[in-house]
Amino acid sequence: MSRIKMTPAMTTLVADRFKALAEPARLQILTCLRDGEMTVGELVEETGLGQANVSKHLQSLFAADFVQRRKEGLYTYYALADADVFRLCDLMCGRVERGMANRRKALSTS
Amino acid sequence: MSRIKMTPAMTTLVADRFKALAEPARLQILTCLRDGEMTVGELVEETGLGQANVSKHLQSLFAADFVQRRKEGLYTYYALADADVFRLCDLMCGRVERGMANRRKALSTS
DNA sequence: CCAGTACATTCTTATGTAGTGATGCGCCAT
DNA sequence: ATGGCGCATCACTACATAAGAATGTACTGG
Repeated sequence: MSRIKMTPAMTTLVADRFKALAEPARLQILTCLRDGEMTVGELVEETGLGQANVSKHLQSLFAADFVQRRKEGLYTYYALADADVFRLCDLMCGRVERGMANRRKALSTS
Repeated sequence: MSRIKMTPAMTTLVADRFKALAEPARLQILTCLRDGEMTVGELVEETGLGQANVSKHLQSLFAADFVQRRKEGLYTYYALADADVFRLCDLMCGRVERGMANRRKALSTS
């Protein structure tokens, strides 16, 4: 946003990336992948989501370049593509926590 | 994501914040606000979006704490709440540009 | 070749939401 | 007060998509 022109085409591309992170289920999956690569089945078990559901979410995350995959026999191993997910989620988590702290403060002084 | 526990409640809160950025129209509005505070009417003119539409998007951005507002007579001035929007969008823009560069490279060597 | 397994895809339903026009509400000047 | 203006909200339509069930596809072992 600082040095990059936000052309109309760019806004939709960026919005699509944000959309990939705008779902609790996908954030849950990414959180699991924090500890290393996992198969789809392991993610299904870990998250409690349905298999088809997890698979579709992984396609979204893959299309948005947030995860990479590696096929090995019957299994497909998914892993985080890079460290940007950490940065993005940390920024958002920080905002949420600060927001909650502010609300608590506002309530206590009212 | 590194030091913060991603509880189920947290994932939905974070997802809601990302959702606020997951729309081209809202990114367009935020890009306008980069240069300083603006009234709703100015944003309508600058973005070419409908007035009701801009107003609703501003409510979303305000609910997600990305913008602050200041009423002055008939006008409502909106401004970016903090610099996080820059960081978040820059990260995403960087990813998009790197992705496009990689795709170009992949095509040229194929 | 065949059965079984892991994953992807399709179809359907339900829900959310972007966009638009109409209306409501608060503020200002006359 | 009253008319006009800026903005917010409501009602509505169109479209996207999350979730689950069923099916398809690819690989493996017997």
